Amino acid sequence: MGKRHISLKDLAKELGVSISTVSRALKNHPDISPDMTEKIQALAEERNYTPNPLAMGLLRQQTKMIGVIVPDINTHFYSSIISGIEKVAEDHGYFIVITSSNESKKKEIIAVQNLLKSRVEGFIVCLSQETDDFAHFQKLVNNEIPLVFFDRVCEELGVPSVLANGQDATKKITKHFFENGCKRIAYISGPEHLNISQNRKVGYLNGLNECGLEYDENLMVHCNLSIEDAKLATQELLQLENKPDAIFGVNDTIAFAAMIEVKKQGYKIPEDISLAGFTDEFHSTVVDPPLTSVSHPTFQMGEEAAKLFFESIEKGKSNNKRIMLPIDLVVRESSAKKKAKPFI
Amino acid sequence: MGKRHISLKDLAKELGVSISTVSRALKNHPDISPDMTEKIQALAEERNYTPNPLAMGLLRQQTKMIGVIVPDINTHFYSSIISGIEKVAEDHGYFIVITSSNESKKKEIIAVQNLLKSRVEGFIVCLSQETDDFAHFQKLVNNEIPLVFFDRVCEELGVPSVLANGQDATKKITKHFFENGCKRIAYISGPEHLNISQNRKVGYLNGLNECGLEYDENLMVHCNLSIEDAKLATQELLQLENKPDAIFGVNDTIAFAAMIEVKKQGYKIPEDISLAGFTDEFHSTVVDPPLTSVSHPTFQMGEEAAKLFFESIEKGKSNNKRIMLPIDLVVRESSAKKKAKPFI
DNA sequence: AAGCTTTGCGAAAACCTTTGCGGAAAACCT
DNA sequence: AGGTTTTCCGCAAAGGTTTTCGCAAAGCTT
Repeated sequence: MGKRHISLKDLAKELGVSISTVSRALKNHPDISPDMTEKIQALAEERNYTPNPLAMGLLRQQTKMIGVIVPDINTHFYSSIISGIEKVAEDHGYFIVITSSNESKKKEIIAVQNLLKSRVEGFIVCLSQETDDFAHFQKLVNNEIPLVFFDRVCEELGVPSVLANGQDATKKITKHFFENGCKRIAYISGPEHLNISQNRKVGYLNGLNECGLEYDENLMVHCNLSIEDAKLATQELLQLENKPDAIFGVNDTIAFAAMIEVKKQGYKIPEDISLAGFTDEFHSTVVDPPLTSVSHPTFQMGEEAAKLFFESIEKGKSNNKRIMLPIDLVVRESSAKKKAKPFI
Repeated sequence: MGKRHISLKDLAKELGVSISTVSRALKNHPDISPDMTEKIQALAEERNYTPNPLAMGLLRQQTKMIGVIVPDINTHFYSSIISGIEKVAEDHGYFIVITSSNESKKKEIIAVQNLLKSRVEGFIVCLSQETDDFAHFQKLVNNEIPLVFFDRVCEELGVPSVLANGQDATKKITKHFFENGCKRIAYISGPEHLNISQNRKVGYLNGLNECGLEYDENLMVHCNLSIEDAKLATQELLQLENKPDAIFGVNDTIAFAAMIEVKKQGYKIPEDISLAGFTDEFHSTVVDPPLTSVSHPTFQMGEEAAKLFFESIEKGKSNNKRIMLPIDLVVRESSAKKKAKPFI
């Protein structure tokens, strides 16, 4: 078992020519005679030569690697986005190195360091829910290392980013609930400092406003994005004196957790409480009742993020383009029309 | 904006010493005086020096990359396994490069080629459902390139592999159904040539046998692993003259598809038809009714696969160790006890 | 035929690191 | 003092590729 891959040198030795000749012949360089070129290419083909990417990388000072940091890798939301990134990256001959922050700021910082050590050429990141300062990303910006955010972004950094129009989505959900007879619409939100929480809150408030409903602070609860915490948040809502007649959750984990909890406490969906969430197609239809939800264009988000990445890697100077993707509200049974209730 | 990373040469120039001195000082080589060592290390620290992995790779002829090929990246099953692989890989200082075959044999072959071009040091693979010959993997074996299979394996190749005990699981499910009053137990299987289909079929037959039930070939249907095909397979079962009173599906997609279809046709679960599948924890509990299922130790499968990989990369000579992980049957409402029916 | 351009190829540097070897100076020995 | 060992560091090669430069031979011109 000798060496696994052959090099230009091997080919050169076998043909009794120099390495540079072989290199040029393989690129159809005009300096090399047609005869020689053909001979060399034939042998390269036969020996199954492929250039050594490490040597190329060393020469060009590029690793063709993109560091991708996500809060969690095991959910459809992120894995689908990763697929989108991966597709575009592959088209550009790049790899992605995926690291999960597990929603931990500390791990996120370490991830950045490690990926930097590995000489990734840049980053595509979705912030962890804990991340409330951005020194580790500021450093990247200062060193002009390409950085793109998606979904959860940091506006101040002036970095290109792609997000879904959560504000519009929450407004739509709120109005949809109202149009189906709900008056007390509750919202389970994520950590307050996250941009997605803030945007969606705005949409929620706008929606209430347009429906002529008053904002009741009891109806908006925050939770971290774990299933346990989401259940607690739901319980909190269900223990209110003046209970909600509709609940929507800021992501799929929360939506499902709320559904479990609501059913567990014996409320009927949607008769007693309407439900909606931000989820993916498949699982929305498989739960009972099928869940009204806004579906993120996840794959497309990944694609756009990767495209932004390559823009900023090519143009050198980073822009701070923001791409806002529309979100669709898909109405299913969990938010069907309520019968009018007698006014109290 | 100069260069982003500094090299030994930069440090050497700044201190007026040779590159080799710097290199050795950073490794506390005894040839270098304590004074010099300290001076160099201090500067390296200050300048934030980290060795260039490409140069190291070139020198050692290793890329520290593992090619991972999965049929699909967007399901919990695979993403969880990938997490497991990733963890072990990271502990060894390796990256994983993930490629999805999308259940296509053609794409799988291309993936192998591309990863090979990228000089991955070896492969961790779950076969696509279409893969019925193994020339592209045989080539790897011939060249002694480390290869590990998980879940869907090819026995003939004599390659280390890790799988879940699907045979035991299907037997348990079958017996569980029987003990809960089911007599006509149907099984929606995957493509026949896959090892997991074969193993699970054996378990199914053994289970029937131990329960004293006859095997009715109408009750075992095959489908490819898409949701559409799974629905068709379910319809097929439901159109039988002598209908099944229990169905289990070979993976989570099929199980959920069956559930949708059964409910759509108006059958009650579990009163009319009991249901079970191979699924993950979370989604089993969120559907209605909660689905009895066998849960794969996915994360652990990934870990074990990666461990096998490193064994075969270190030992040089590849073993053909097979690791069989136990699977747990978790009983939920979808297979609750049936009332005894009058004997026909 | 002498001087010119063109053609076709090789040498060497560059990218960065490790490491065996050699070599100069210092320290030791008798 | 002369010889030997030790201490400390530099040279150079290796790993694979691209690319600038240079050089020889062949073709051309007049």
